[in-house]
Amino acid sequence: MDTAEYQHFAWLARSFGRTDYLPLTPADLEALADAGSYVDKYPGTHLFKEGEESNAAFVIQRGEVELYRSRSSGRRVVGRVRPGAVIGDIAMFQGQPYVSGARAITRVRAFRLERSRLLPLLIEHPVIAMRWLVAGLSQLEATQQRVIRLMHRTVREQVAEVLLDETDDYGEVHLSQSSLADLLGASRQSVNEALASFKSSGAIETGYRVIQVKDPAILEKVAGRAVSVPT
Amino acid sequence: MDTAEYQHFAWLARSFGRTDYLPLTPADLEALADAGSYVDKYPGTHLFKEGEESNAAFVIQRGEVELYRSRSSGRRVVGRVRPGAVIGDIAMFQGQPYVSGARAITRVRAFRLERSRLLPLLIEHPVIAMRWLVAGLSQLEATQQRVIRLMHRTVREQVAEVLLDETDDYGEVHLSQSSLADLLGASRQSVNEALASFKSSGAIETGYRVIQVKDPAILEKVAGRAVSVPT
DNA sequence: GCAATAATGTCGCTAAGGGGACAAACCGGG
DNA sequence: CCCGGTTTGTCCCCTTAGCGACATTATTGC
Repeated sequence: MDTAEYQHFAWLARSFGRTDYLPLTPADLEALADAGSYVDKYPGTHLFKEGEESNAAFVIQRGEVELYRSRSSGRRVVGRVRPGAVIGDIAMFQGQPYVSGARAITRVRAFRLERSRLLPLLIEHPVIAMRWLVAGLSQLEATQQRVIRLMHRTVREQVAEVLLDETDDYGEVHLSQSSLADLLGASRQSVNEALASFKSSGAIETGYRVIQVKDPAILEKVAGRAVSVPT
Repeated sequence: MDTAEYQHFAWLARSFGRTDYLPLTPADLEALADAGSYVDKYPGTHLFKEGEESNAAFVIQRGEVELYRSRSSGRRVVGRVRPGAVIGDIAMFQGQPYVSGARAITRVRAFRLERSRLLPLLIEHPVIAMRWLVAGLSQLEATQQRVIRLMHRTVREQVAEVLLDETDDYGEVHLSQSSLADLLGASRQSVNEALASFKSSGAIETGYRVIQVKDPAILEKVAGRAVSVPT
């Protein structure tokens, strides 16, 4: 049960942290300026901790933030977000505790939207509120699709899928194989086996805590994603 | 891939159709009265069809509605809703086509909220809009938790879980074993095996398209749900 | 540098479960 | 009341993947 629950939070955190989740425009932020203020965080300090009462959402302006979740076996990173990301908002709207913690990696500047001041302001700006909520809705729905896409597939397929999703701008995935396994709910050994097969087919290179994606096309094929085949 | 996609829709439809999803109070409806009107449907007629542009949400007032989804192998029922349920709203908010169709089983009276007239009205009633959207958010989140609770568990556990969730007021689950299997993404054979084991332990009785839950406690134990044990 | 720790790479065993095949029971329409 | 389609109940085979065990490398703290 703990594993499944952890995975849930992991997925939520990962998806909520995606930079493509941008419910707010600069104009919106200006309108909401009264609801919060900028905060600066030094590396290692928390924007919020998991389980804490969710009384604020954050829009990352600069720096990198790590989303983590504690477990019996210590802290586990479940995602990293960059400037532009909005975090903590869905928990805030639901009035639920934060599902994951957020910790600054580099120096971080973020705009902190206070729940108590934000909600009244959103009442005055219903359009923003609705766009925000609908964005959250779509985000959750997309996450759900992702989860269901991973269900009932071989570990090999799942690994290919996740590798494609987690690749950064430099074609690298910065996750240990056991983190990868945790994320999928698979065993480390099976993940390793899948990676070995990808490595031998030249799709990736493996290193210590790093995987370099050399040929995404191969992974896409394995993951069963629509490949545009020239006919 | 078709299977996974179908499963996704099935889960969405099931959760959205739940009667405990009641974002609107009678007072809200009164306020939104201008956005729609009552419609009466004869058995067999559609409130909306799947894939159709979602330009209205419905609040069921009387009668019973069946949510279904077509597939290569014909139509498949994914849920039934009773008076009080709100259907079609989340697709409407997202501006996506309906994920499932809704067909009247008995004579149905429903309040049809027109998207084009509803949205402006919601802008005037931001409190209602926000409650509605947050309800949708929570609903989706609950569905997601449910799906993730089912991941990486034995078919036996999954079946127990689903049986508990789908039991109606009379302690019966009106689903064929293959529907159950589809819902879980398991094979019909494995589901049947699980049911057989429950039957032999006296937890359930099986019939034609019907399963009677005799002893929920046994199922809860198998599903790994917290059982209140007297100490 | 040099442990101590963490991460990767492999092997073999075993259980869970998908899928084919087929019999038996059930139901609804003519 | 009977027939065709659907649903349930069982077998068996074979692949997938979890798990334990262990060797090998990489990293980090001292």
